[in-house]
Amino acid sequence: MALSREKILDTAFTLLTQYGLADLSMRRLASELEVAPGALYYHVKNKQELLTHLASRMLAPIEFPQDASTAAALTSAADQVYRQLAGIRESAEVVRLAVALHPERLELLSALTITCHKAQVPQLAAKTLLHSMLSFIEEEQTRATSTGTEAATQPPASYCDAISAVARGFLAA
Amino acid sequence: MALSREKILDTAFTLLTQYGLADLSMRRLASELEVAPGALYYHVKNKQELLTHLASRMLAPIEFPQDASTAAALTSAADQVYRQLAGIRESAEVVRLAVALHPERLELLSALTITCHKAQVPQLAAKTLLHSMLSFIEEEQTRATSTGTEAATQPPASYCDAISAVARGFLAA
DNA sequence: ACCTGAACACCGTTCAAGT
DNA sequence: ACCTGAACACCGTTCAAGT
Repeated sequence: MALSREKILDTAFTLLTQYGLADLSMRRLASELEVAPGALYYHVKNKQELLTHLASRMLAPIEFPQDASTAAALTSAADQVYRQLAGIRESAEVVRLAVALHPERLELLSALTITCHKAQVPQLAAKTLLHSMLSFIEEEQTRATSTGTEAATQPPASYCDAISAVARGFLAA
Repeated sequence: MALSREKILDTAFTLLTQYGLADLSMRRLASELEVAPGALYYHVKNKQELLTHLASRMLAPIEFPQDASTAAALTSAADQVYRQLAGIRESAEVVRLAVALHPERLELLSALTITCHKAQVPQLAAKTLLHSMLSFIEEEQTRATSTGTEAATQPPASYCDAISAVARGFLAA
């Protein structure tokens, strides 16, 4: 079976979840795929782009409710982001990298920005909200690993409270 | 003049501001100081700790008003964080690393947490607020570099608006 | 106590050459 | 078109040995 971007991303994802971001190197990825390191660069521009693709993948299943009220849409998005990312190791870091590097390539962020725009809320609220979700998720993950427990698969009440607090702040502005 | 942790941090800071985080390697730092790479490890545990110290340094000048109202204290903190970090390349990343690694060693965060506690605001509000500031500052810096201009030394109105929106969200909870 | 030399086990990326 | 081999220019960290 020949190499492909999809196959590379599959393996990258496995490597991330099983060994963590520090072990997700181009060389390690290549050896896992049993190809020479240089082969990867025929399918991916560089490591940063690979991580951006990975972030898009992690957020891809999220469905953004286009018809709901602004508050409801944001709540739903926050809920889905949590469910999608909480179980994936270092997911927050990976998404943060993608936001910093290629925000326009993240569908979720585009949808969030449109919603903010429609609701007359400052557009940067979208990024601020996403960043708030990411820091909370990261926090919950480190808490979970330090206590030896698993991160809650459902968003904890404190997460929902925090995010809706941030959203409320913008909506009231 | 002998090597010392302070001297290492001075040079690390210069390297960061002049060449960026990617060029701030232990080896580069050592060569800049004209010592062998291994010498650094007599003064600093490892690179992560060095970066944590650097973050503490960047936030050290910030004075947290202990007697002011909660809203005023947060506004003042947000203002000072912006002024302190906006001019320093990749400062947000460095601080973020420190928050994730050793939050208890950051005086600012401790002060913020105490204020939140006193005001009956959820304690994680402190981190959420700091993260919001960081993402905004990072955003302003990338905007500045992409347009070829300098990042505003004073916090823009949109920054103050965004942070106070987040704070308001928590205070109203 | 403080530092060097040298090693260990890695990186990301490029590119001529092969199939 | 797709991949290998080999190189280039690096990393962080450790540790016996020297002063």
